[in-house]
Amino acid sequence: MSADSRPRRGRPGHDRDQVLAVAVQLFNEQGYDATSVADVAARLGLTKSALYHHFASKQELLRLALDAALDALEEVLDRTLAEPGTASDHLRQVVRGAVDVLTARQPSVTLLLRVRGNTDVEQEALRRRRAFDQRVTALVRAAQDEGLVRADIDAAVATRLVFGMVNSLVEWYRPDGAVDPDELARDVLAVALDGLQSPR
Amino acid sequence: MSADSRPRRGRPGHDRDQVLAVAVQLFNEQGYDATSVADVAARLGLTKSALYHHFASKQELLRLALDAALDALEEVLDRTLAEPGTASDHLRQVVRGAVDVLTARQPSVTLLLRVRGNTDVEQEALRRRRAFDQRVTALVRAAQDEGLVRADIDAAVATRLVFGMVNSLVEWYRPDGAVDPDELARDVLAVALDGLQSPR
DNA sequence: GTCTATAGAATGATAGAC
DNA sequence: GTCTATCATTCTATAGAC
Repeated sequence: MSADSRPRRGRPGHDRDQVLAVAVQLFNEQGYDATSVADVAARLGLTKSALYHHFASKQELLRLALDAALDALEEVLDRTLAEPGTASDHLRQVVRGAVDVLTARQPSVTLLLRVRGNTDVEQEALRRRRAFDQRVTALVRAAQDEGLVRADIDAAVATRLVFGMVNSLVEWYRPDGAVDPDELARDVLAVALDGLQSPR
Repeated sequence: MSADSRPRRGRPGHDRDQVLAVAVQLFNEQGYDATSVADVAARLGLTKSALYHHFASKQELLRLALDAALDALEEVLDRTLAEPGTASDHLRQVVRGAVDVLTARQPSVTLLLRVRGNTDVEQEALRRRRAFDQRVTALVRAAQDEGLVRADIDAAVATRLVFGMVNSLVEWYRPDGAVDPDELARDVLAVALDGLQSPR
C-alpha cells in the first residue's frame, strides 16, 4: 500500500530499511561508537560511499532506530490509557505491552536502552525516555492508591525495578531462541506481580 | 598495612586508584569507546602523556575496573555458598549481596554490565560473568527443588529476570542520591520474592 | 547505485626534555 | 611526574568516475 512497499525496478541494490536493520544489529553487537561506517558497509558487502548514498550520516541511522523504538513504546502507553479500566489493569497491560515491544523490536529497543546522551540525537531520545518513565511512574502511584499495588515501596523505585526487569530482556532474548515470547510475557508478569516465591 | 597505603613522598601528583576512579566515571558517562584518553587526562587536569605514565594502555584501565567488579561479585557467591543453609537461604543472601556490591561499587559494576566483547579484555570479563550467572542459575534450580521458589518458570529465565532487576540498579542508583542502599536492598528482595502486588 | 580515492579531523600511543 | 611534540592509524564524510 505505502509508496515504500511497491516492487523495486531495475537492479535491486539495497533499500533503507535493509541497511538500517544491518546497521542496528552491528551497533548492538559492538556498540554504536565502536562500530565504524566501514564496518556496516562491509557487512552489507558494499563500500562506505555506497552507504552514504542511502543515509546522510551515521547519526541518521541511530536517530531512525531510536525513533522507531520510542514510537512503539509510547504507542503502548497511549493505547492502554485510552481504554477504560483501573490503574492496576492499565499497569498490567503496559508491562505486557512493553514486553511485546521488546521482543518484537529487540534490536532498536536495545540501542535505545544503551544511549548515553553524547550527542543531540541521543539527548532527545533520553528526553523522550524520561517522559515515558514518568508516565509509568504515575500509573504505579495510582495503582498504589487503589490498594492493589503494595504501598510500602516508593512508586518511582518500584517502577524502576519492574522496568529494569522488563528492559533486561534485550540483553538475552533472541527471536530465534528457545524462549517463546508469549510465555516470556506471562513469566515477567508472574514474577513482577507475584514474585519468585511459590504461592503460599 | 599494604605497600600501597604508606604515605607518598615528594609532590603528590596522582596515584593509580585516583586516576582509575576518574577514568571509570568518564567511561560510564560517555561510554568506553566514546571516551578518549585525552578526555580522561583533561578531567584529571593533566596531559595524555602524564596519564600514560600511570597506565600502559586505555585497555588496562578497563581491565582493572572489570576485575574489581567481578572479584566483588564472585566473592559474594563464594562466601554465601561456604556457609550452611538451604538453597533458598543462599539465593536470598546472594541477591542481597549483589545489591550491596552494586550500590557500593556502582561505577565498576556499571562498566562490567555494558561490556560487549570487542577485545580480549572484554571477552575474558564476559566469560567470568557467564560463569557467575550459571552458578546462580544452579542455585535457583536447587531452590525450586526445595519447593520454596515457584517451579512454573524455567530456572534460567527466572535467574535472568531477577538479576535483570538487580543489575538495572546501576542505571539510576547513585550513592549521594535520595535512596538508602539498605532500604533499596530490602525493596529489591521484596519485589523479587513477593512481587509488586499487595499481600493478599 | 556503486566504485576509487582522498580530505580533514581525531585517536591511541611514544620520544625525549625538564 | 609532567610536559611538548609527534607518529601511525583510523575515523566520518565527500568528490567525481562509471
